[in-house]
Amino acid sequence: MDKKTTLKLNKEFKRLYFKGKSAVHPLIVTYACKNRLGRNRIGITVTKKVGKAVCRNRCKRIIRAAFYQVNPSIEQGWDFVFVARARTTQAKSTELVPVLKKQISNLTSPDSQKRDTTGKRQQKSVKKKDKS
RNA sequence: UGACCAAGCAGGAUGGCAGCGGGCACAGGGAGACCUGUGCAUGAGGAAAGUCCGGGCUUCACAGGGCAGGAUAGCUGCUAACGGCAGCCGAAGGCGACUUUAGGGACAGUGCAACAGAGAGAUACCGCCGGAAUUUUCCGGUAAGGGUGGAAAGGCGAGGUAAGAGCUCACCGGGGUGCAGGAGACUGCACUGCCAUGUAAACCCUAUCCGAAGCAACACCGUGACCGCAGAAGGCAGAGGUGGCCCGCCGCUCCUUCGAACGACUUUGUCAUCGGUCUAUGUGGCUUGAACCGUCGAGCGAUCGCCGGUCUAGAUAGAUUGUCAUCAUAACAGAACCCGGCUUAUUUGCUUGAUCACACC
RNA sequence: GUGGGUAUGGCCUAGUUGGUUAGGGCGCCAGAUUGUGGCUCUGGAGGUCGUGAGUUCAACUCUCACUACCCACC
Repeated sequence: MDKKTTLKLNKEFKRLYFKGKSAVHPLIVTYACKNRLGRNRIGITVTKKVGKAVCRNRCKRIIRAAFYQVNPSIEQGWDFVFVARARTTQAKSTELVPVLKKQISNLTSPDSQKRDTTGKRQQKSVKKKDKS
């Protein structure tokens, strides 16, 4: 993996949690948001709820492997954060590929973006700004 | 054949496709830092875990003294060191192979032992015996019997006695002294003779050991911010350092005296240099080490020595995978400065050596 | 990486120089009171004191190991 294509800072993760759109599946939760770099960046979150260190590492590997299969066939210029869930440990990356494809295509299509910008999410983000 | 005891090993394998980490070589691009591609070999564990001990390494402190505080606890050895390991001693358990064991000191001192019980470290409640009185009772002797309790002036038998008592004796147990053996813990024998319980994982005493903090240490490059402008002598007012505290010691600031004086522009500030403090980011630290493998030798063993060979992860959101097939079915589980232990988690298979029981020869 | 703390009925807690009744409040159940309900009063049930060993005559308390949760510092 390229170092430039990963999200590392807590600030960047928070940006996605507050501003980005989300899609939920029993295996994985995806957040997505546009960036202006012209390439895709990903961040992976695995909490201690999932298991011990071995399980958490396995989750990261599976998600990364699935993303590399999906990456060439999708639109560039997006940030993604993937959150592993308890069942991700038992899954195989081939099971994860169709899930990711569906979620990403839903999130990156322009229709959903319009819907979201007019929704509650924007109000929330405004409130956060006021507080800060 | 079955049961049981001890020690040890293995810790998925093979192939196809796609892919990751750092290293080396080559090629291309670039002023350079570096980037891209190809090839080669290589890339997590027995516990990597818990962080319970010990050490290396680094920095701070290193004129000295005292007081606290912590750790360990049979003996001898091994080790860089240890609270670890080996062998032995004692104690406990097992028919046995063998296993377990925080195992110094309670005549240095202090404390505690609820309830029950007459009495808990000092005692006569009932009982027994003797005497006085002879209705009750009183005085003395007595720890054999009763009851209480975890624990009641060693246990048990015999002699002895008014009744009893280590009062005397045999056996067992404990203490002391002497002799013998052993490197020592200790063991054996002889004599003496029963000396007031338990608790030190209560305070404590004795012996030995311990400076503190940690790779986010620390060093370098260097960004930004702030502070400062020569020195000498004395005073010892203030705040520090000596990483627990105190004494003592050592600087710094401050005050007094002496004395000197501003690089540039300007005019009482700004900038630059130099020095100091803190700090973003990056690089090093980072893997050749009390290393691993093998032969031989010393030792009961832990372990040590000689010789030969090998180089065997070094990441920085953290690399060993995904998937397919076959076999096996397999758990616990992922290095982050590095070693030696301990503890805990863990499945299956195998090997070796012993013990007991049964059967057969 | 280093250091520290907590665990007690369903919930919040007290208790520890070791001593045998583990206490209290809220909640729960039953009864009384009321025409009924609440409030109030009376009574009751409910505890492997986080788990496992050890020291002791005796452990919620002392020691060791483990589990879960929480906190602090760099």
